[in-house]
Amino acid sequence: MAGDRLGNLLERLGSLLHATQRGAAGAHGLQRVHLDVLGYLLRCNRYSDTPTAVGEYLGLTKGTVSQSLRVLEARGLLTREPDVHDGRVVRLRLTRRGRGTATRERDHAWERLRRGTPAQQRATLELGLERLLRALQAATGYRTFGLCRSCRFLRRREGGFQCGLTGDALSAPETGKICREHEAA
Amino acid sequence: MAGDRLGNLLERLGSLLHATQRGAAGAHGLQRVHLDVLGYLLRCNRYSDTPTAVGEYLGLTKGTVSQSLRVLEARGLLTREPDVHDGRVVRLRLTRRGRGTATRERDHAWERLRRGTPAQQRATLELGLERLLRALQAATGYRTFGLCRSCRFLRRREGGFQCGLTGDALSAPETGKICREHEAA
DNA sequence: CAGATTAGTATCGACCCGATACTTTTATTT
DNA sequence: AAATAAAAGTATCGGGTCGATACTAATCTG
Repeated sequence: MAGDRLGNLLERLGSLLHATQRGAAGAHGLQRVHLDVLGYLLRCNRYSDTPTAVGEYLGLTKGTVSQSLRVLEARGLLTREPDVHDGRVVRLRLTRRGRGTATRERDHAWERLRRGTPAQQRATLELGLERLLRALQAATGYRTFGLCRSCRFLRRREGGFQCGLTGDALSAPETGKICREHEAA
Repeated sequence: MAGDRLGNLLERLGSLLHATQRGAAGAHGLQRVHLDVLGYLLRCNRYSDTPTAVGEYLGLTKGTVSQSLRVLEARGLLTREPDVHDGRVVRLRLTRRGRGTATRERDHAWERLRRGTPAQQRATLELGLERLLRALQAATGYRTFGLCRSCRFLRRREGGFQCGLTGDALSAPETGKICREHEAA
């Protein structure tokens, strides 16, 4: 009885955020998904700034992503450059304008949420949501897209960090970004 | 620093659920929104089974709702009948088939979530989400769409309940449904 | 070196969604 | 009581999403 309360809450919250985001995007003459893409690029590390990663993160197909990227490029919000090492791969980079709108919208969204949750309750809520998210990701087989910092491949080195998968050196701020290759510790 | 963690979690969870629902709907040859509509009609009371209410609940415009309802009616999942007392309003009713698919999908969705959250943690998570939802609804001015049971208009009567707004008698199970006119106590 | 895999684009069709215009019914005002 | 406003829906159009399919090009595997 009423066992689907969690589901209803999430659905309801989803609809509400959905509508709000649609409004915010519309003010820029953009689509909701476009802001999602910009937000992702703002938070992802250098291994994860490709069309495929965007699609996996947002749950879209390659075709859909390709189309949306074309729009964003046409509006001067990001650039597409072929990767140096792998000719198949495209690297996405936010332009100054793109970074600006992404940052601004992120802050607005965050402000809306901050007003909705007292600080002491927020921590527990975040913990619960994180657990739920991990469990769902495990169940569906999707990538976790966690922060580099929490990855089992991360190694500490003198004066910094290192990715155990690629061998690259990593700066401290970079370990706070989203990585496509992330695997929970 | 990392103050937008809650926002990121919700966004991420949203994308994941979004993709999952899209898959579930696709299996029925339907759109994600269509299942949302069926789910709402399964849970709403008799004051809230109209196109306008659906739109407010899901954050869609009248036009979009009207179109989606046409699809659902054409597939025999619901019926549209003019209201007896007010010639402008249309009453939506799930058909047997509609009720069937709605119930089935609701159970599947719930099952997916249940596997993701241990029972003792679920209660706190639900509480936190509920608070967040109410705060956001208050901030955006949207209707709360709470359960009749928690409404300030509800009155207890000998052998049942009564809605203080319409004066109608209410059965016990009916007080567990969503009401468009709901106002928190 | 021949397949198999991977990253991405192109195109098509169904559909969403907002905007606008419209109809019909009910409320409100004068 | 008549005139006006407001509310509930529908119809239609256009831009855009999204999945499916087909395709190209680059890289990996054997």
